[in-house]
Amino acid sequence: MKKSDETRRRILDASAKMFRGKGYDKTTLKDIGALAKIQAPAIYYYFSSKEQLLEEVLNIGIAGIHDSVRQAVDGMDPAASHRLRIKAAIRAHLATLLQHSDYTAATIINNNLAPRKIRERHRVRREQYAEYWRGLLQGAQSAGEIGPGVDLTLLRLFLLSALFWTHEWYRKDHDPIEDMAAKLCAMLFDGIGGTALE
Amino acid sequence: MKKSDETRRRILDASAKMFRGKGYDKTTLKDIGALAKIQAPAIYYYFSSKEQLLEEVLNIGIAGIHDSVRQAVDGMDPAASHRLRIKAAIRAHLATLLQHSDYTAATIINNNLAPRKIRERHRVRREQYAEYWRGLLQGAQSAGEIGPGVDLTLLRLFLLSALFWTHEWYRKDHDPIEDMAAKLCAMLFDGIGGTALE
DNA sequence: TATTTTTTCTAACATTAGTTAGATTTTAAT
DNA sequence: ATTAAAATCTAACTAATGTTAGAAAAAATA
Repeated sequence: MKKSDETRRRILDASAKMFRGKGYDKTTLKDIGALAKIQAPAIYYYFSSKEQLLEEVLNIGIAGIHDSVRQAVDGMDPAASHRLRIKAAIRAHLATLLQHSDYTAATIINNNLAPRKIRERHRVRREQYAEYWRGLLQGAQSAGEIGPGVDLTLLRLFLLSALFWTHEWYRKDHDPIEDMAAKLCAMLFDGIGGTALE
Repeated sequence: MKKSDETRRRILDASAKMFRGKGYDKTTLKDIGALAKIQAPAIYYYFSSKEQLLEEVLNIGIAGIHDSVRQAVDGMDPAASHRLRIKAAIRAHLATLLQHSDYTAATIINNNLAPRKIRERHRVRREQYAEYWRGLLQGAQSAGEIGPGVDLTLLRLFLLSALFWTHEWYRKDHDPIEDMAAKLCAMLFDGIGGTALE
């Protein structure tokens, strides 16, 4: 009697993929139906509207990346340096966004353009994710691994911007995620400045 | 006989503002008309389609930020360090994006979702802007102000990502542009690392 | 002022997409 | 196998939007 919660999942997957590819507005329920091998009106057996579909995709997307980052950090040697923790977080963020999750990518693309109500509710979850990063950075600064003069808020905003925007330019033929994370982390902590005076 | 090229401009301004606020798809010609104090069908006296409107807005947007950045850098003391040049470029980029141009902001929001043909043509101009930054960074590295081991491509991608994405989170009550540019530049060149071992 | 050109408007069309209604098929239970 | 419930389909509705046609108004010219 539950066999077809799987259909529900297929519809969500199709929605995520379409929302990611064409955006919410350009995606039609017919598109989603086609991808999910179902007729458009059948979607209403599982969801009450197109908007609800968007909301669920957005929520799954942000939850996915949040979980994945948290899990990566939690799984580390408790003695690991904060720098290593942050690197692990960067890696997990990029891996989820670029390799594993249409949901997360859809979240980024459509957040701006989602109906106001949905965006309001979604913002909470985004802030929870941001808050998690705030904790990471705060910890590193308290431990002296990030300079005391660094504006953590600005750092976090810029860092997350850089991470989120990768989906715009990343192609499979770029560096492996692992290398990108390492390089970004190095640039960030050590700076790009050469030997010249400043 | 040309008095109403001003109307054309008004329509473009309205389009940029709407595209920025609601995105291309959700924006209706009626919306644009209302903002431009004109009836929707009158738009067709100046533009042949909604898509053409988008294309012009996108092009003006990217041209605007490109010009503004180039001008800021060109206007500097020729003896200025590369680091200062880059800081000036960052400042100009942020100022245009966050303060002066609905066009540029519209460009960022809608680039993803624009019809394929428009996006193709628009990509060229985006790449020209990216190319300009490549030159800036290259110059700095050649002069030794950016370390020889730094991956300039990755640096540029991350940096521009951080800069473009600001429009997502920047609010008027944040730091002044000038301060943001200075802090970002400092973090970038000097790194955020504290005194702890690495 | 008369006339022509430019600009803008009203009315209407055609298409499309989200959604609903109700019939039909498939699946599960007795 | 029969029946009840769950799942999916076809047909149709409604509202909205980009666009066109053609009339009216405004501006420019003679």
